[in-house]
Amino acid sequence: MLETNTDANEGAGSEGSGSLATSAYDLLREDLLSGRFRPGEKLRIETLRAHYGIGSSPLREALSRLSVNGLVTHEDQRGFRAATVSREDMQELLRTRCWAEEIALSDSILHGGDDWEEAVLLAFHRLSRVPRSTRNDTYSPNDEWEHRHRNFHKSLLSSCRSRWMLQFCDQLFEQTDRYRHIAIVASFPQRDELAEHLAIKEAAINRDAAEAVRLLHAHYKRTGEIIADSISDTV
Amino acid sequence: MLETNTDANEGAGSEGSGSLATSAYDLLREDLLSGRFRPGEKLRIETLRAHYGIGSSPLREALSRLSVNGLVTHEDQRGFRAATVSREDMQELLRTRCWAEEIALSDSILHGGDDWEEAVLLAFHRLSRVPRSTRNDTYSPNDEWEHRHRNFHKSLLSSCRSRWMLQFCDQLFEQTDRYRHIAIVASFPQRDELAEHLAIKEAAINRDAAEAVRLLHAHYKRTGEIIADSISDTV
DNA sequence: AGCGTCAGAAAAATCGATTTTTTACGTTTT
DNA sequence: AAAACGTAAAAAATCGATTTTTCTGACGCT
Repeated sequence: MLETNTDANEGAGSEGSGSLATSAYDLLREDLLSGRFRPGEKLRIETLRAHYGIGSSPLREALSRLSVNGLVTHEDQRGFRAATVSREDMQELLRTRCWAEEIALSDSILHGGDDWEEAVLLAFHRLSRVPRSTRNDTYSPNDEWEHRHRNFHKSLLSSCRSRWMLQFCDQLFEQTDRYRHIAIVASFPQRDELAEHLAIKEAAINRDAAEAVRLLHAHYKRTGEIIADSISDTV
Repeated sequence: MLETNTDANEGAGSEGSGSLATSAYDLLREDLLSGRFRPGEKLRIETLRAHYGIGSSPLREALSRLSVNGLVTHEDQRGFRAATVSREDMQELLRTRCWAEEIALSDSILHGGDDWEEAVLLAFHRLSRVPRSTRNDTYSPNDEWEHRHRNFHKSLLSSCRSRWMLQFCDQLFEQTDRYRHIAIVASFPQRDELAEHLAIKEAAINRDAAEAVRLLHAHYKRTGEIIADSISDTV
């Protein structure tokens, strides 16, 4: 069969993955994270099949993986849905993130070498070079910023000696990202996020774990509040 | 089609789940946890299909889920394998578990009510009523003990206010369980595990978080050492 | 001997049709 | 009118065949 990706898709990333199941996973993940599905929305196989031009088997595999991640829910014989959102859930997520990243960041600061310092520095620099929004008047998400933002946070934790913990933090980051994209569209952020990131970077590189954790918690709590506020309005 | 589960399977649990994919998931999980697949062993779809009498689609869905869990690895176009083991990995697992359960247990002790206390008490009682091994001379795993053991540990954490963290702890428990079953077959445990569990229970119910965490860490470290020792021998 | 190539076999991945289960809705019964 | 039932349509789940990719080992070349 010809590789006809029927219609308009593939925004930024090069999704030329090894298997259709993985492509489907990437595409769905992207669409879920950026809030293109309504929370709780039914994900009908037939609809998705038509939309992505991918057969039902790879689609179901992708959805199965996503349901373990928590971006999708699944009930036997009742199909898949986009994960729901709630203020409660957001609070729980925030709490968990503070716990998990406190550990990961402390351990990373304690065990990171010069290469780690340099990676953090670099990731911060790159983040500082792109604007949060592609416009000045309205908020219009900048994919490149999103990507570098994630990388910056990852770099901070990257020397933590537990792949399990890193994976967990990544999962929580992803969830928060989803909330951000769903909720924040309306409220154009007035924060000086760059300054916050800068302060965290400095503390990390100075090996001041306590301060770095304090700043990170504050950073997350601020994000959490903004999101929590806009949830009742938007959703 | 008739519900012909072709051949010998279904050890203890009633695997009459909603979908074949879920049944496959349960069966595979069980077999992976109890070490019936060699670490790193190739999981060929055709072989599994013949063995479980379940078609390839639900099997692949199950394997996809398991690969996110970490019980199975997957590489595009190269199929699935049982997760590998290594002493390093075990150390990392142990470290992560201590971190995660310290948080979860502290929070659970802080926020658990009377019902939680009672649940812990009950879970401990039930655990104490079944032997670790079904024999006295050789070590022969007792499914009922395994089940109650897991439940006891779950009950300790159950009042933690983060489903994410609870799920994470459960995942780590599962991984450790896998190691235990793979590695421990040879070394018949001489430990007084019941006493350790008793001490943990007491500290938890007395709301002494610091002591409970200390005991839990010691408990895990002891397990970890035993497993780490037998890994080079067995695997 | 070592290295690359290539055909055939084996395995993974995917598709499209079929089966099973749920849902929606209209009818009958109490 | 509310509950219970039955039926048709819709969706989920599964199967088995087909396609695509990888693996294996023999062969020829340097």
